[in-house]
Amino acid sequence: MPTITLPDGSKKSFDKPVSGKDVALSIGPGLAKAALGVKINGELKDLSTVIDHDVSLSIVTERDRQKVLDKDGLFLIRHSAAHVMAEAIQDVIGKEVQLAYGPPTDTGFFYDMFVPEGKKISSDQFDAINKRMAEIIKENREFTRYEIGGGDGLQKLKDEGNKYKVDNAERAMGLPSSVYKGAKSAFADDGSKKADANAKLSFYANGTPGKNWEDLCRGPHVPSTGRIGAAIVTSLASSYWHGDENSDRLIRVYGTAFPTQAELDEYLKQKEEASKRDHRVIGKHLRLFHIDEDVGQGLILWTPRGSIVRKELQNFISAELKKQGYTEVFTPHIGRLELYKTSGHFPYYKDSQFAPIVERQALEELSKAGCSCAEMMNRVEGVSARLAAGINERTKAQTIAPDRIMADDKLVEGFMLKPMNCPHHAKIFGSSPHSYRDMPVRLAEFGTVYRWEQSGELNGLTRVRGFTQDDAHLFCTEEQIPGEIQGCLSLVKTIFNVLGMKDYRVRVGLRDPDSSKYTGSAESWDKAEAACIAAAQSLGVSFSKEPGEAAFYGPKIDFVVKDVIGREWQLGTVQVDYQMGNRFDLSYIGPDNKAHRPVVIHRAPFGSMERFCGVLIEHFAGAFPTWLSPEQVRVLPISDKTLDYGREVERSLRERGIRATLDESNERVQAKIKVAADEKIPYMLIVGPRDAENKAVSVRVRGVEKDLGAMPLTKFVDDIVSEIESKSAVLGVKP
RNA sequence: GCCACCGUAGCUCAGUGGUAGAGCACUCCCUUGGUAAGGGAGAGGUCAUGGGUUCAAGUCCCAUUGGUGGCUCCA
Repeated sequence: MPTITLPDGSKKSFDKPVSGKDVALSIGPGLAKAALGVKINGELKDLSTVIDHDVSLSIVTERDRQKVLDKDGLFLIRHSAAHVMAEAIQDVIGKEVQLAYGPPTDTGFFYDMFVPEGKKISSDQFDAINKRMAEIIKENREFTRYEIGGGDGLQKLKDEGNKYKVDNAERAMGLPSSVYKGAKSAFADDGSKKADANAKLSFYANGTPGKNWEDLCRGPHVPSTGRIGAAIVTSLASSYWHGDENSDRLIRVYGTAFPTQAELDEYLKQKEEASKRDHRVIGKHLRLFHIDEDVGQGLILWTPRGSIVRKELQNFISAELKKQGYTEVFTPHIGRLELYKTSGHFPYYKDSQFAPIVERQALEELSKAGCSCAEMMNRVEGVSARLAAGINERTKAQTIAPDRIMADDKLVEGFMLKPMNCPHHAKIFGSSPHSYRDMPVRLAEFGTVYRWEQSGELNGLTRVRGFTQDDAHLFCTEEQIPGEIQGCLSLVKTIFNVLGMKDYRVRVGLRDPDSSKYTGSAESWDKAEAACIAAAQSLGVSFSKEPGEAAFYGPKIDFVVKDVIGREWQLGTVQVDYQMGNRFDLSYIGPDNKAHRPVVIHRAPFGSMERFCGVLIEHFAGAFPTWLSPEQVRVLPISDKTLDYGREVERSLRERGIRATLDESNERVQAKIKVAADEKIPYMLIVGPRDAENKAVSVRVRGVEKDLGAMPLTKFVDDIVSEIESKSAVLGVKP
């Protein structure tokens, strides 16, 4: 006889097994009506689940008491909507479409499916699919669960001929897949599952089994299709079965669902808002940057306007760094391959670097010597003499004639575009002796680095192949680590605050205790990790510890910032490095008059100027605060008759360092206002004969429908100068 | 890198095998107008690039290149 413990601690006893629905009813009819499912001992289940023993239970509804959408409720709705979408697609496209895998996601759900030759899913069919989904939801059919055990379930799926479902079932039963031979698995093999060829498989019908559409599914689902509320298909993408590119190509159909149409509409509106903020669109519209295919993918050309934003931001960060005792350095964009062999970047990370730059003469000599491409590759990379000699590692067969084997010292020398600034900075540190009294040495550089990102990953300013890091390396003693990490975090705090990015969090990447891939002593690690955690705590924002996320050379802190519409962006990191001192044989003289290894902290808290500017463009939707605006003031004469006064105003502003321009176009002031508003200029100064007479300006502030009235030009100038100096994030002129 | 879709004027986009289009921007003319687009005229194109099919290609096919959305990756 089950006794059920509810979330508030109260208990209810029943004299016979009860369903979740019964429990909800026993609490209240309203709750029973709102119930979508239950959570039994923390596990999400169907509302119809029968309970015959003592459990703790909570009823899952669409919303919590504060009317906020409930995470579990949404999960049930979206998981169920995936089934409805799958049925709709099979109705619209055809039963030949084979379903593979359809889970809910953070923003909706998707269903991966195999579309056979001759059939096609395209966005043209979205209307038809949405219509069919709406019908199924309206029919309010019950989600009916049934189970088949003893291997019959698996046989049923085999008979139906959908290998993806057979694979899912075999995995659910803990059996090795008889159909999937790939190396990688998208499904977690938790290892705890015992293989059981007779295990029960569960199926869900969108209605009556045997009569309506059904699918192998672990569940759980909402009680009936009507409880989904509103669901649509949103987009198409492709994916691979088990994420394995050697495996079948599947079509991933994305959709989303909400309890009500109003919430779905709101979601769509938000998405539209987000796409309006797209930095690539705004960047083009406001002429901030340009990417040119002749220059190359992922390489940013900063136009004059965008350069101002970037430069202002850089000046701001730079000024804060000086306050913290950083010293600025400049280093070249390339370095010898030897350097990167020392640092370990080459050839270990060669897949994400631009190919080496080899002298023309050296190439010619190799070419004349009849060196094959493969040999050149080996020599450039300085691989072992054995490999250079062309011995196939597996077969031990000689692939290059012995007389063409070159000794290691003849390997080709070359240069590389720097993928990181640290090797250069390490060399600067190493170029002069250091006493513990000089430590820490903080070398900062807005250093441009180049990485070979995969072409499919490139995206506007946020994922590029050449970018400028707000980089610095802090060479310090072990004792100095906590203080230096604190300093990095306080810098981040200052800058985020000024930009109005109050909502951010940090992730502390710790080592995985089981692994031996890390360098440095356990004792050092403990200290450094403690320092990272303490620093994160003192920051006063939410942080998470992520074991196993550390770099092999030390723990790290990542910054994730939320913009005004709630999207998260990963920016920069702070990483403790015990390895670099060894690689570059760096040292300082301690109080004991002996040489010690410095620890290095890599820090690029904003990641790159490119990405950070991209995030800021979206954060501000192009409407930058005055201090960052490419154009701070536009002067709009009413007509040509006040052009001269307009010029005078423009000059007065420029003399005080304000970025001002004059609209000399032969247009009515209405048109000039429209254009300036489109370009998100913070201030418009409308000047006509009345203003000219009084040496005044009529001020119009971005985002405000009416002007603030006329004020003396000198007052406006003083006000805006102080606004710019204080970097105030809020626009407005004091009355 | 892989898959799907896409590339037409500076920008946003129409154009389903038969003479290359619109709006905005640009140039010139008229207009001198006090708060979110006054009026007119003009100029602007190797329809991403290269092949192919066809009497005929912006349109169909192939390759290349770039973009978008995903997948995979991100020291």
